[in-house]
Amino acid sequence: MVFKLPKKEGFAHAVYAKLLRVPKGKVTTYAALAHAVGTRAYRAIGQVMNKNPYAPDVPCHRVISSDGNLGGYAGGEKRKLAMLKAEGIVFKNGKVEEKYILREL
DNA sequence: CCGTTGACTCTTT
DNA sequence: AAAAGAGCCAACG
Repeated sequence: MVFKLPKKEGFAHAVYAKLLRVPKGKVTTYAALAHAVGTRAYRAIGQVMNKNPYAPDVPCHRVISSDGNLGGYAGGEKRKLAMLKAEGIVFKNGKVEEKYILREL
């Protein structure tokens, strides 16, 4: 058992669930997550991630912007970059290669 | 309930 | 190519 997600958070829960579906070594975008939960609240996704009550349990560092840019990170973008590299992600000019980005979940 | 904010994205200049 | 504007949705005060 890795991590049990409380099933009452609604929107947030949906986002976290999708994010947990992202395999290691890959990343996703806020847009993909939003689309996966059936909403266009790209920004709301970011807010939930920032508040992220499930901090280390939810790999929020695997979420980047649509342009392949890191986007943001509550602990610092440098930190996020390091974690992604540790996951096996290869960066090109400070951006994630398209092949690592899951545009759809 | 209304207004502001935000780890976004797309379109237009 | 880079910058600015508009649009979108949920959480908070």
